[in-house]
Amino acid sequence: MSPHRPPGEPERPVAVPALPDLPEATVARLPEYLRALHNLAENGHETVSSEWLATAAGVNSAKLRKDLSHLGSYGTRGVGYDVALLIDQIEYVLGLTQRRSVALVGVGNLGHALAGYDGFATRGFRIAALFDADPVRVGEEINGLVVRHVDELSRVAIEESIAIGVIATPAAAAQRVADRLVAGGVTSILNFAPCVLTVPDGVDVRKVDLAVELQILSFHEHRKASLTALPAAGAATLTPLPGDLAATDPQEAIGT
Amino acid sequence: MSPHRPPGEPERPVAVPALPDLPEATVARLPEYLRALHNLAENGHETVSSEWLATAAGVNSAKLRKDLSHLGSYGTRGVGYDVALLIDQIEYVLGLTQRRSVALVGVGNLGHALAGYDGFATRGFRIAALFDADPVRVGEEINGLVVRHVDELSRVAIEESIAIGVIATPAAAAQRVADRLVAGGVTSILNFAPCVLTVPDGVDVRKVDLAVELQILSFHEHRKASLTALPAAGAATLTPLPGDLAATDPQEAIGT
DNA sequence: ATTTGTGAATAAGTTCACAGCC
DNA sequence: GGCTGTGAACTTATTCACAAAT
Repeated sequence: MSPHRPPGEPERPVAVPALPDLPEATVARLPEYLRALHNLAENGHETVSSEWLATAAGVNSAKLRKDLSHLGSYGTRGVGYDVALLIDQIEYVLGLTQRRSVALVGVGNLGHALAGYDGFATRGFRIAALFDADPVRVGEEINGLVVRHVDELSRVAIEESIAIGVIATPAAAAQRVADRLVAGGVTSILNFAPCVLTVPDGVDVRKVDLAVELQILSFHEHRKASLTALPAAGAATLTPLPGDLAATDPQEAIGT
Repeated sequence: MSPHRPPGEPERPVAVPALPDLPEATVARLPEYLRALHNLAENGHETVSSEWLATAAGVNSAKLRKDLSHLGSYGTRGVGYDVALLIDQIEYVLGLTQRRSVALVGVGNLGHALAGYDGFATRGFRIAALFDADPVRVGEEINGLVVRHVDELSRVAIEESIAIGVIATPAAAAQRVADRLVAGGVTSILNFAPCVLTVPDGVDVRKVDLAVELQILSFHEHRKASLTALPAAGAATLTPLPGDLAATDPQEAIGT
């Protein structure tokens, strides 16, 4: 949309808004497209069709085209998309042209793993500081970073201009940590603690809860089981749901 | 809507299906409600209003009521919901009345952390087996479980009737692992590897990609920054987007 | 001949607002 | 008076299907 100005309206000097405000669903898929594009680029592809890219990203091509159309028009009809150009474009929109600093709070089981996860570094982020409340952990060095006490969080967040805070503490501590991040000027939080955070307007929180993911899968397992149990049609004379907690297949059976 | 048969068609003896097929969006929120309910129960609450529970789960009350209405009618007008009853109901629907066995594949950085994560155990799951392809890791004991070689995966999955497979391997290995899980009868997969998996119909895959979460947050950071930079109205005479890669606020600035 | 970009149609999800029950 | 359950209104997201472009 910028370098290749659309030939239709060439004179208009009115600018495109700095960032088209994309549908959330689209934003959530762009990183996946980006990953697929990087794979293609590594394999030497210079262009790619919506069909191909869609398959690589696990969506259908109509959705992909609609998503990309929100960014502007970077494809060539009859040919496809220029891989390198599209990478630049998506990285720009996602704000990845700047490496953002991340503070990781809670260096327990999960936090330790996150601190060592190289996927962050390779995809545009820099873990800039580690924190923990446990004095035993403070001072420990992980991946070249020394764990600091969480009391320093707000101050350091400002000093290091932290863009994103990652909370990997127990649920009980998470809200206090969030408050300190906010006090330190952080406006984006990724929360691994199984609890709801309250934050001021303008602060974005995303939550990842590993047990929740399993529970969602569990639902589908349960459903698949109940479907294969009732062979097909009528499914009559069944009024399940607890109190009786009827189980409907061998794997499911508990007390039938 | 299940026990209270709709007054329109009262005679039909056709039974309600064992599991109401809930909207996906609802399914994804039930675990959150469940967590909030357990908190309430621990604090001695016996009933709860939709308003309260909604707040605790971080949604609005209309959404909560609509979600719960899909399960049936377990509230009492003028009073609220019976906490214990609702817990039972949600756990039943999610299939958590049965403890499901999980196989975790890939005992590296992240896998190690997952193997030690007690949130799985406390929320209805049992890690039943660990696998890795690296001979050095095979045999290692983690949390009372010995790491087995991934070649044994299919066989063990059948023997232990694994319900859910968790993939925490590098991307390059993930598809092969998925194939083995499927061969072992596993129909639900949680994928932490940054890649798209191809699986047969009837197999559910959920993906968690930590870098993707950060990238989504990055987009919102970028947007917030560009908004505060353009004070308000016209925003004219700005033609950003790359090649010039114009940055629009101090934090964003790279070369302006 | 292909393949994008997009209006129009459909589906899914959310919110409103209030009737109905306690 | 208070609170649930739910149609109806609205918003967001997905899919279809084809005109426009190369």
